[in-house]
Amino acid sequence: MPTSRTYGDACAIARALDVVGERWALLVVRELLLGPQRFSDLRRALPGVSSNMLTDRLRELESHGVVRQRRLPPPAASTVYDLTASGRELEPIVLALGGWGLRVPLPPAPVHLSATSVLLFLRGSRHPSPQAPPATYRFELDNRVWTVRTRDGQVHVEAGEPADPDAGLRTDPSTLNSLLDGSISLATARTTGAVVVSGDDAALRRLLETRAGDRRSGARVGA
Amino acid sequence: MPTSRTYGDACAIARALDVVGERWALLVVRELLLGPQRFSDLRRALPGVSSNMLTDRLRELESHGVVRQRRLPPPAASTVYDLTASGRELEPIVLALGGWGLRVPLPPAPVHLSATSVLLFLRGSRHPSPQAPPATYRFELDNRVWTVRTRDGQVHVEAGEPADPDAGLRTDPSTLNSLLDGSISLATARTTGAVVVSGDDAALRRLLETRAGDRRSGARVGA
DNA sequence: CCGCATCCGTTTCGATACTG
DNA sequence: CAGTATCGAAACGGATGCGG
Repeated sequence: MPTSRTYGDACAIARALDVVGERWALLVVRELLLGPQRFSDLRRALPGVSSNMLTDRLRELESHGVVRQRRLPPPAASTVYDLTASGRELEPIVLALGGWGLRVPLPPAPVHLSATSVLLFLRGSRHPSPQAPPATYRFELDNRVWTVRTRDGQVHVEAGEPADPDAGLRTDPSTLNSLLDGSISLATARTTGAVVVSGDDAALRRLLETRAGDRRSGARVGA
Repeated sequence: MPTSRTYGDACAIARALDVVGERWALLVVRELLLGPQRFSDLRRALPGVSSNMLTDRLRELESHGVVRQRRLPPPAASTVYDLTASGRELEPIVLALGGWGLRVPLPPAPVHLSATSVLLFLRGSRHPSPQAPPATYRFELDNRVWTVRTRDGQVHVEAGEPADPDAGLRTDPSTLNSLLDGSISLATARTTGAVVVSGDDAALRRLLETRAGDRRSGARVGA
């Protein structure tokens, strides 16, 4: 049963927390920032959440207009959750929380890392040269496919199959994070089989190995 | 006993929530945004929190370097809590949450409103003319005193007795909120005794009754 | 009063099992 | 795959007590 306790506080900050302050709520929002996900995708991305809790949170966020459940047309025959316009307006807040959280040490093992987290990190940490030619990448992580586009010095990430990728990469979130923070090289990761690469290798290296304005390598993850 | 559960997620967003995601934590931060408060001040500001919970949260925030306990020198002989530098960096996030929370309807009665909440609203919603002469105000709310200064089109609020106030106002947070959102006039509130005013009345009206462009607000009560 | 600590009933959370 | 059902553990909330 979805919880509905309130702070009983008229302050808008408290009212926001009445909606997104419950456990897991903002992490569900994080997972949906790059596109719709299915129930089971969310479970894989948030292994700590139990199924009934995830159900409760989704219902609660839905009832508050943050998340919306959509049933896809017959060929897919599946239901996905995605953010409403209101939910998308939480994005700067969630990302700012991530910026603040960089200073917080990693929790003790076992530690998980979702594809969305690393891709948000990718999007926020890469600053390709504005003169560089646009490129499109196909990323496969946790059995899901993302489209990554670089253009005008910006990186864009969204869920789904790219139309005409220049290069492709299949790996796990943790390895991708290591590539992004420079603790392993693309070449090394290929030889160990941790990543599988296809297409324009140089373009991939431009995306992954350009750590302009990289402050400190290490545990910088997810924002 | 202070709680210490973690999301077990390497993402910086999750790590931030490991620290400030527990119930009441961000509201404690909100209360400290305008200056140090004592344990009992916090209890008055957050009537829903039980004493042991407040103790736990303060200890937890302290151990994570967000809040610091300070013991005041003998004349005061009291201990106060205030934000560390790290804690103060949560301010834009907390205020942004407030901006988002404006759309969330008020919870069912009984609804409380803290002095800090309204003063954050005051600070965020007033935009005095940059040409207007600087003014200093003494606000007394919930038996605490704040200094409010307007200067160069900005409003500054901090805890404590002002040095040389132009005007003073004593009322309760809820009435001040009504003054700020225009649902009652200063004149009316004076006749009912809901506010007590002293000093330069015109300066007070300039501060309270100038609702030009009151958009960005951290703690606006709304509706 | 202030700053807690302790006790205790209630709610929420988390894990596992199970169903359409 | 997308959830329910159930149950023990933990967190929360209220009341009371206790030393400054």
